[in-house]
Amino acid sequence: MTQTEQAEARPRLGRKRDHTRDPEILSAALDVLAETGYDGMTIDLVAARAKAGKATVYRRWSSKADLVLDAVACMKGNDLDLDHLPDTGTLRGDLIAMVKPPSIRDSERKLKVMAGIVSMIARNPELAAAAHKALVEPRAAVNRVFFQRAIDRGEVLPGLDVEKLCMVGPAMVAYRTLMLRIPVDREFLISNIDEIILPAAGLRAA
Amino acid sequence: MTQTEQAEARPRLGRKRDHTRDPEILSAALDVLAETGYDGMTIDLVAARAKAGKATVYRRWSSKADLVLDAVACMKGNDLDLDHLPDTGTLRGDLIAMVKPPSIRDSERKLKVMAGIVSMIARNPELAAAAHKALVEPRAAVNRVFFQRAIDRGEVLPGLDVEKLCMVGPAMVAYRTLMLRIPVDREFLISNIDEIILPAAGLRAA
DNA sequence: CATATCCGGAACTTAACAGTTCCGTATATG
DNA sequence: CATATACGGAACTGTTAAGTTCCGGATATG
Repeated sequence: MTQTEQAEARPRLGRKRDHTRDPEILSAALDVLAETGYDGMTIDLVAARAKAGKATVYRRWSSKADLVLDAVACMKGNDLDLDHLPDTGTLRGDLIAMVKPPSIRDSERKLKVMAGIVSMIARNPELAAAAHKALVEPRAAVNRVFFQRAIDRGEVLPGLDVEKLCMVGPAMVAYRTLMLRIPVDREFLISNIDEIILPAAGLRAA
Repeated sequence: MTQTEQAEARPRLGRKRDHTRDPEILSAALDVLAETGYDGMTIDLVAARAKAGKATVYRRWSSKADLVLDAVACMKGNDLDLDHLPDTGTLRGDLIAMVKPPSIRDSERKLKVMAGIVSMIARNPELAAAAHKALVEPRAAVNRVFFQRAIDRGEVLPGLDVEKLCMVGPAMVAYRTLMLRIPVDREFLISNIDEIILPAAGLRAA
C-alpha cells in the first residue's frame, strides 16, 4: 500500500467538495426566479448573481429543473416556528400579531416565487409538492394553531371549518398580489381579519 | 386614369383580407396557453391546432406577445350579461344561482389561462390590463350587482366593504385551483358562500 | 375564364439558452 | 512547499422556437 496505486496521490479528497456556496446559489436562483419567472431564468444569470461559474452550478444540480426544485424546497420561511408563535389570548390578537412588515415581506417574496412557477406546477408534480410544502403549508399551519387555540379556550364554536378559514387570509393576499397586482399593506390585512375572517368565525371585530 | 397605373389591375382588393379564421386562431391560442403556459406555447402549435399556416398567424399578429395579448383581450366570458343575471330576491339565492357547471367550467378555463400568463403579467403592463379586464373584472362585476341589490332591498347593512366582499369568492377559487391544485366543485362553492361570504355580509347561511 | 390575392404548409434563418468542456488560479492537505 | 482538487470563467455544442420567405393551390372578382 506504499508507492504506486495512487493510494496516497489520488484520494487527496480532504476538502471533499465545497458546499459553502450552495446557499448563495440557491438564494440567487430564488431571486432570479422571482424576478423573471421560470422560463426567463437562465443558469448564467443565476451563476452571475451568485458570483459563481456556470460549471459550479451544474456540478451540484444536474439540470435547471433540479436547481429550481431544490431552491423552492429549501426556501424556509423566516417565521414558521410553530412553538414560538405569539399568544395574545384572543384569536384576533393572534392574527393581528402576524401583521408585521417582516411577515409581509416574506409573504410577498414567496408569492413572487410562486408566480414564477405556477405554470410549471401543472406539469411537474414534484415541483408542485415542493411549492405546497414550502410556500402554502407553513402559512396555513400558523393559522391552524391560532384557530385550535381559539377552539380550546371556547372562544369560537368547535364546529368551524378550520381548514377553510385558514385559507381565507392567504387566498386574499395571493389574489390581491397576483391578480389585482396591488401590494398588500397593514390596513388590507387588518380589514381582512376584521371584516372577513372573524365574522366567518362567528366573532365581531373588536 | 384609364389603362395603366394598375388602377384596375392592382387594387383587386375585393376580398380585403379573410378575417374569418381569426376567432379560431385566437381560440386555439387560448387552448394552448391554458395547456402549456406562455413559454410552452409555440406558434406552430397554435397554427396546427387552428389548421392554419404559421405565416397566416404572422400575417395578423406581429409577434407571439401580440397574439397572446389579443387572445386574452378577446376572451369573452360566456355569462357576463349584467342585465340578465338571475334575480332570486335574496343575496344567498343570487350567489347560489351562479354555482352551475357552465359557470364553473368557464372559471376553470379562465384560471388556467391566468396561470399560463401570471409570470408574464409582472413585466407586461398591457397584458396585465387585458387580463384584469377579461378575467378578473367580469367576475367581480357580477358580485357587485348582487351586493348592490342586497343593499338596495335592505337585506344587508349599507356600510359593507363591497369591493372586498366581491373578491372573496374569486380569491378562494383561484387559491384552491392555482395553489392547492384541487378542482372546485359545487360543494366548495356553496360552503364558501355559506361559511365565509354571508357571515362577512352579516347574514346567516339559511 | 383570366388574374390578383390570400390561403396552408414547408423550408429557411437567426438567436437564445441548456448543458459540456477546458483552462488558469487559489487553496487546503500532507 | 508540492500537489490534487474544486473553483470562476470563457469557449463550445446542440436544440428549440421565433420570425421570414417561398410556393402551389383555391377563390373571388371582373
